Amino acid sequence: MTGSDELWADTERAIEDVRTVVAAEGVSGRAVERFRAVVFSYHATPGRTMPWRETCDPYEVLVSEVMLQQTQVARVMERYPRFLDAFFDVGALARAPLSEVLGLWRGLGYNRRAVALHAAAAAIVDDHGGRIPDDVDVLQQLPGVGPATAAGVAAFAYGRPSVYVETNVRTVVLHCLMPDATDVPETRVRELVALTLDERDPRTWYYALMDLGAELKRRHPNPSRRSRGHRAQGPFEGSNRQLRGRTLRAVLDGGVLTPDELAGRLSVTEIEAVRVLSELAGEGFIVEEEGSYRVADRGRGATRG
DNA sequence: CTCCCGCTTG
DNA sequence: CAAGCTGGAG
Repeated sequence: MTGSDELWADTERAIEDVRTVVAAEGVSGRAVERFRAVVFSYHATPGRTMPWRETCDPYEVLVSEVMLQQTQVARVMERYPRFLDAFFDVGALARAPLSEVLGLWRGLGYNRRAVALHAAAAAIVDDHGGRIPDDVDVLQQLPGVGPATAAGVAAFAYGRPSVYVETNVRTVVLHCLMPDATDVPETRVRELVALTLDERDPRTWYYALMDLGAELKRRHPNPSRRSRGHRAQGPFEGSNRQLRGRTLRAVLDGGVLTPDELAGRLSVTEIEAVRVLSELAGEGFIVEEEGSYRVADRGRGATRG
């Protein structure tokens, strides 16, 4: 597996130490100090290597952060290099037809992110002179960019001490600093992330935190279930999400598709086919023209104004 | 069944 | 606030 079990045993002991201090005196200065020592010490062990950790280029960081939203590292690893190969900078992405972007996104899931990222690239070119913003509040104005992605770009591309809370970071904080708490509000997690952050090198700090969190989750039940925002998701099989995914693929493969053709290919009623196609059209994936649907690339009467 | 380096909309 | 979004791996 990852690293040796003996080194991990040391880490577990050090974490126990932190929890003991926290139990006695809360998240005190000493608790923070020991917590940081655990994270730094864990980071000294061979960390995970990922292509987006080898670059500080803001565009490349942005792409990685969006791809990594609710999506495993392993799945992103395959598509990230191909995506950057096709769209080497923000201008290239902004200029590219949506069909190409969606094609390279295929299999990543949450296809809305591709539409949003494409729109974000256009906004960066149009409103920010082609430069990815370095301010968290400005970043969050971009489509598909929320608190985590904005903080990630600020920290990983620009070295800003932003408050970056994703699932692995949350895991470490909950596990080490709030061992017995339940129904933890997100504001409290953010407080502790801010309090413990190493402002000298946020990028390295968060990498270490995420690696530790990932390992922690491999060995313990997920502590994120104790946080307030956590919700179990419904089954995927037979869901609307599944139908949307299949529909988009069909349109990408077919070029142009009528509801009737879609109904045949996916074995759904034509009512269902119309419904899902309209839904995707409403979200900017595809456009309707004389009863047929195709990907919302530019030109041919699709876009105006 | 669970989760994944979350965001948007109602 | 809650709900929906993708798809696969464990």
